[in-house]
Amino acid sequence: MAQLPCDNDGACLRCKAKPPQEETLTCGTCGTPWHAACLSSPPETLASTLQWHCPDCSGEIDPLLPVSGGGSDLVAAIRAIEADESLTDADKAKKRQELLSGKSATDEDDDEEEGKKSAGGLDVDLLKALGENLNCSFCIQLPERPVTTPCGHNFCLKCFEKWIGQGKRTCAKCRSSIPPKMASNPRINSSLVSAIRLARVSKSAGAGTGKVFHFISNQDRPDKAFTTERAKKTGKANAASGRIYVTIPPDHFGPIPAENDPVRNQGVLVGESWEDRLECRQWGAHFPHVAGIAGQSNYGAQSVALSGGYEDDEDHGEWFLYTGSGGRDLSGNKRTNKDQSFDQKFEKSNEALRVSCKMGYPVRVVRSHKEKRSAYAPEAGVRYDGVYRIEKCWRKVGIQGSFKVCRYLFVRCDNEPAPWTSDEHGDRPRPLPNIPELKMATELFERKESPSWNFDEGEGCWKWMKPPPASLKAVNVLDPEERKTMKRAIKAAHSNSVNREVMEVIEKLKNKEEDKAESEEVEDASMEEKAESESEENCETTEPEEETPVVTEEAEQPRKRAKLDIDTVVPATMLESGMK
DNA sequence: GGGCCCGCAGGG
DNA sequence: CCCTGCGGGCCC
Repeated sequence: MAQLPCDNDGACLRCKAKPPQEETLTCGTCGTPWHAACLSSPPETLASTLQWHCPDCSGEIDPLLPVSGGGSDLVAAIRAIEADESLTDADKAKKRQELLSGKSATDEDDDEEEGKKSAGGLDVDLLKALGENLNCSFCIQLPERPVTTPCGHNFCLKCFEKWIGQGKRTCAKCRSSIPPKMASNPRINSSLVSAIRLARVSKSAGAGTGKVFHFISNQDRPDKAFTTERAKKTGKANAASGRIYVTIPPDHFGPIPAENDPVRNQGVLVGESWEDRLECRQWGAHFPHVAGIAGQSNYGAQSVALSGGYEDDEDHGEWFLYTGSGGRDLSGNKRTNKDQSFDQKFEKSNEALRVSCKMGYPVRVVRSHKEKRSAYAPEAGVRYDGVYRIEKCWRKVGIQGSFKVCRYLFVRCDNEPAPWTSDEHGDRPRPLPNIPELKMATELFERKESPSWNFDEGEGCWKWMKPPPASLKAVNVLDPEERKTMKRAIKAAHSNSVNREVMEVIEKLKNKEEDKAESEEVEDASMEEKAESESEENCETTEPEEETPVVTEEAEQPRKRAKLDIDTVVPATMLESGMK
């Protein structure tokens, strides 16, 4: 039988009676009153009633651990490294990387050693060194099935063919002419494929940082959110997302660093804002375009959106109280019900937040206070407000009535100044209200103690010291067979002419590849000095059905083109082009 | 200004 | 496959 607290009027939700004061217990955590007689295990001593925690709050959080990281052994091992005082920070980082790459590089005979070496960080710089020169000018990402023009510029095969399909015969980057032979029969630059892959795999082995994630079919999407013909009404109400510009995986925790921002190479900065949730999604700050919590119940939560739409929320800028999702009746077509009509539970995304609380993961926060614009969200649109940690989570009866909601205390923990701390918004410092959970958090702050964050005295800020778990779905991990193909191609590439940048990479990689040679035909790719002009063209979208034979094809399965009829797409950015 | 309906995307 | 979700424009 479920145990229930008292409602707002003090009546026990189980026996319906209003218990006398001596039979009422107040939870030391959430402050909710309970009827002692209706508890399955009431406290036995008077002393224990003083420090009593209700069934909702005292319930042990399951020892949930990230599923892909290898479980508690791995975490224990990492903790051991962190605790080892004989190691410098750099040593620790190195050891963590070794640990993680050793886990992910499973049984790979002679490749194992190399895998660990490349995890050391050298290769991470290689791709970076190549810079944007490698990127496809259309989709601004590393090319998929790259083709290289005689002038030395690289494009995705798909993007290139679309370009050609529009009758263009000049390089989209430098306007040099494209030979008819290449236009009619573009060939994959397989040595470039290899170089990109190897660089990616090296990056992905770098435990948590520098991972690059490519959204499937991303290059087919337009710059902005778009609607299809099937969407009866116009505007973004029924829009699908536009292209994702950043290369973090969807389950990436914490800030979005520059290396995952191939477009601007600056990362997503605190205070950046976007027109709406769809645009915010394109920059990776918060992926769901309706839901407020991005997270997985067995893994953690990556981000939350504050819109001011929940009565129970309190936004104080540096900290805020957040209400979980659910508990509202959204059945039928009425999707705007703001009244709680049943209890929220720690499941799904609410559970994801609880995992992040327990593990101490950083949570990105975006604000978009539409209804009640506040000092903390003064502008229209959606703003990225940096990284918070969840100091505490609990359940309590919501202010609306007798239904329980999940609540979370978020506390700002990065050291970048938030917009509201500037003079412009001059609303800090302000007296903090006297609520128990905040008191606890501020005390922890003052004592510089936190369950899962460390206070960095040197920099004077809180830092999240635990390494993030490996990504759930990194699509950029190669299987052993692919890897061998790649090695062969690299050998072969040795005798072919490729971009100068690519040559450099291969040169460096070559030093590590001492095993047997095995020649292989490589598609031709020519090189020339590179020109500097910029193209403003976008990646036009038409439906290509080509499946050109390719030497080494990416293992990604093209995701079902979910009900998305590209031919009927009408993004604003495309109206000028020759779309039918 | 609120109700309503539409849509996509993601979790499970 | 089903369900849910701190969007968003339009219609009344």
